[in-house]
Amino acid sequence: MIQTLLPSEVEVETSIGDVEVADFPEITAKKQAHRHPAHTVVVTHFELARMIERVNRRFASLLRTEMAKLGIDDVGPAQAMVLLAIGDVELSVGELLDRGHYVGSNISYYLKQLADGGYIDRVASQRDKRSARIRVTEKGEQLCANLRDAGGAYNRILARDADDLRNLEIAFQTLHRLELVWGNAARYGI
Amino acid sequence: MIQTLLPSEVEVETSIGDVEVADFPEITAKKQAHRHPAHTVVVTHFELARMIERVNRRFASLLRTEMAKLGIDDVGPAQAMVLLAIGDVELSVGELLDRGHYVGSNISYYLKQLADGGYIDRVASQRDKRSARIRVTEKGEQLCANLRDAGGAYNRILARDADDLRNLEIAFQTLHRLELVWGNAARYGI
DNA sequence: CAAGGTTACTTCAAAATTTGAAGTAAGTTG
DNA sequence: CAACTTACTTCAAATTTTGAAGTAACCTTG
Repeated sequence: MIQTLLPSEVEVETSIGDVEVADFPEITAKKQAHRHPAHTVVVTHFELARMIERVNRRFASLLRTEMAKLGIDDVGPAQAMVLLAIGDVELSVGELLDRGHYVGSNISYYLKQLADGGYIDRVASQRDKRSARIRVTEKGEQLCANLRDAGGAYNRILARDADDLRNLEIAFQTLHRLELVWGNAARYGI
Repeated sequence: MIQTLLPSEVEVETSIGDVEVADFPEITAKKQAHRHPAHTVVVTHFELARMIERVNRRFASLLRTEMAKLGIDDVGPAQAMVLLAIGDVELSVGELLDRGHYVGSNISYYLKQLADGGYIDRVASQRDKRSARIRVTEKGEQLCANLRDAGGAYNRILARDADDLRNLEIAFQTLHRLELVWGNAARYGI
């Protein structure tokens, strides 16, 4: 729609514009996946990137709202994402960097705020005293649990049947591929 | 992997971790889509969100690099995304807001910088003098074209065969669904 | 047609996030 | 042990995002 025609593009079915969330038949895309859709528009690299940016924005504001509901105001949504990334295992800052492709100084900054808020504990590793071991505290686990509870409703809406599950799975894997392609390109040059 | 077991989650095949970009058989997922994968882990709402966040970060840094290569330093990657969102049609600020789910003041800020850099023109609409009509200038179109050229390489890597195309299509549509679900939840409350 | 409301945007200041350069301290290696 | 690397932290600056408060044009309704 936006881009002009170029080689190596991705075709995507149109008319998924103003559909209600309650029902979304086009997305389910039962048998259509194996033939070319009738009306196709072109989605490039950038269309995907823009979509991802938009969805990310949406999610961030959703998370902000959830956290406001929970009365959390000492850390922001970005810090909550880091907390969720840590999960229930003890790990080092380096491992955390890999998990989110954060920049080091960025994580340091977030961890400081999470530690100040009492959401995580930092313990210097016995083995390697440079390496800080990070663990979610009781309070942090409580926040995660509350957020997961709130998220359950979305999981139920998003994953209603086997088709939904398959599509979410494919979306997840495809995003992972994008992550690798874009990441490698950044490191080694296309 | 991170979250504890909860109802209404999404199953996703594991072991797509350290695969080369050059070949990515798991992603192609030819016939597996219709049966349950052998090894499954759980992906929640938040796993997806974290993936999206990571991929978005990756893309932003890629775009930053591309722009540095092109010698663009008067606008940042966020402004470039807005430029790409405008595309080759003339539209109003309001329409642009819809395209990217931006916040009004945010777009205003970006448009100001894009206008200062000579990438867009703003003309007050004849019909409604409140409404500013936005159009990409020659210079702006040049930047878009350069970015699209650079993006062509990624399109070729990402969309190699019919399976890739189908998966990218499904990913795009699924992201769109996420966008709607999360967006509606934000507006009307789950 | 004028008062009051709405729409379409802009401006501004403050906050949040992200970057990048420089630092520190602990390991590692020759 | 000196030099290098690793693992992280700190700090200042840039960028991005928010939210409140404008402004001007449009649209009612009396």
